[in-house]
Amino acid sequence: MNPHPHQDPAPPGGHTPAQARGRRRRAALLDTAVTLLAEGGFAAVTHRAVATRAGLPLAATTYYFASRDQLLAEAFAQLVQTELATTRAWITRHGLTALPDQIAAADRRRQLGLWELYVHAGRDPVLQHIARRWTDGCVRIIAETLGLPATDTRVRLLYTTVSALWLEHVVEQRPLDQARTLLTHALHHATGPHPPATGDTR
Amino acid sequence: MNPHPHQDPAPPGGHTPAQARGRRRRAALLDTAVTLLAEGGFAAVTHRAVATRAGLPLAATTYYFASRDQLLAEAFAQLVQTELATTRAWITRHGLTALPDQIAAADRRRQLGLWELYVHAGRDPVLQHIARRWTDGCVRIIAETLGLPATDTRVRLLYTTVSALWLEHVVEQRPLDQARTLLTHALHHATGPHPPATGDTR
DNA sequence: GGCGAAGTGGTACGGGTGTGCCAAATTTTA
DNA sequence: TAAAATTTGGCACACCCGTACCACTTCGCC
Repeated sequence: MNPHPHQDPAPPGGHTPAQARGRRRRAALLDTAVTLLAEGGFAAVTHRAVATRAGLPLAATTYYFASRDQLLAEAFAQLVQTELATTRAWITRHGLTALPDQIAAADRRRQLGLWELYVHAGRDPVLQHIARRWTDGCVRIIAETLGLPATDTRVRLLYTTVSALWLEHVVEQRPLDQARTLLTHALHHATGPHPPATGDTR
Repeated sequence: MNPHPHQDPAPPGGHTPAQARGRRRRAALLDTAVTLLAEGGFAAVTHRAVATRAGLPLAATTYYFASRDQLLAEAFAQLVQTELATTRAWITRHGLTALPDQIAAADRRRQLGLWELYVHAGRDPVLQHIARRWTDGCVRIIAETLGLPATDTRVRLLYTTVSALWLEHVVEQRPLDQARTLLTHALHHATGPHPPATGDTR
């Protein structure tokens, strides 16, 4: 049932609430953290801001999360998961060529927050692990769409193009026309008549 | 003489020192800012940290730079410029295929700082302008190396691969082997027998 | 020389931060 | 029901931040 085989087993630290209301509150805090991250970058994700926005007392954040870092890490994980799911859904509905439209339609600030945390993961082993999950997830989506193994060079190559164009658009806000063209070319290369990439069978 | 035609004409705000020592100090502050950025991300670039590290009084930072944002922006510009120059030098010496080696040899934290600011540029129009310069610079290097116009689809496509692999390596620290393979393939596509930029294969 | 501008550096203010503390309220268990 | 565990929320501490202020020194120039 669950399409996500490797979930966080149980993030340590902080209190894992045993009561229903507590679980709801914890989730609300996490959602709020993601929202704030999107709105103002991860500098905006402070205990106070999250608690206030969620309509909860300040101490709630320190109660459910061992530290700000942990809050951020879990928010990142959630963001990765939801974005992956959204993208997968869009692509299975509209195909890979429609990805620019998805990018255009998506909440830019949210993407920005995702990439912010992604880069930040380069300094934090915990976040790094989640960042890898993001990359792997994207690759897997492409692989499944193309019906190729995730290790196929063509898949990996296509992913780099998608990824770079995505980031570039989110950051630099250039017109999407060129991105569309490039993606089409890249797709053609990946699905085209070439059999050259032939896989690392591993 | 100057190989960089579009320099910052004169960053407004802050004092542009008229005396030699002042200019040296300003430059030292900027260098220190870049160093701190590399060491601890841009949250570590504070007035106090920069001043202390540079061996200057706190007020020096506010004297030479109108605000922290301006300091950060100029540090970003400098980082972009030096990294671009380094990369260009490396590639003209060793060729595009050696790029993974350059990436491996480069100061990872410095790259991390660059990408951090790059993503941050998505929220700040001033930085966004510099971010575009970074992308354009990379594309131009590739175009010159390949002897193609910077608008060529193959160039742009190759850039996306390079860029994504670069970021991925810096953030996720995966082994470089696969990146090397991918880059080789991408290069082959770009320089290969195809004339695909306009007319599609055969 | 002297004098105005440029540069210097010590200090202070107001504000926001993460987090620890602890008594009260609430829920679960016995 | 009573007792125990969990959850709550108000508060305060210590710290660091950006920046303004201002007496002081040094420099460029007439």
